[in-house]
Amino acid sequence: VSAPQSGHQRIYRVVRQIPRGKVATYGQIAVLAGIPRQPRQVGYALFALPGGSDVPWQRVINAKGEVSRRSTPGVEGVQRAALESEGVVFDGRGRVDLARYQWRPAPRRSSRGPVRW
DNA sequence: TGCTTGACATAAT
DNA sequence: CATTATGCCAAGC
Repeated sequence: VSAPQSGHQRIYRVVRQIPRGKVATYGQIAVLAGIPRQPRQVGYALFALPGGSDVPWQRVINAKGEVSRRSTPGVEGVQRAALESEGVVFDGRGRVDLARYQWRPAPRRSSRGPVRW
């Protein structure tokens, strides 16, 4: 129904679905965006994000539950502060408990097939 | 048109 | 558990 626009935009759309107080990993975003083997592409897309976009790129972190390292240092602190502002708690090593804060995508009801639950 | 880089993930050591 | 090496695709020049 929606044409697969630029690879970036479909990633942005997924990131925009991340609720406040939750985080998602690049790999997860990649899968949700329909590109399971391109976690790098996700990060690359977010890097290409314009400043005033309404995409909460700050809620996207790596699989370690840690804020990704960027070319320009200092931004990590901003991202972390933003997440804390949303209720996300970082442990002593600057990592997030993914088991608790990893965003759980809304279950899209399969139109067919026995709904197991 | 073709080459290089890239906010990562995963497996192996 | 930490670090290293490889793989994946797309965008930019």
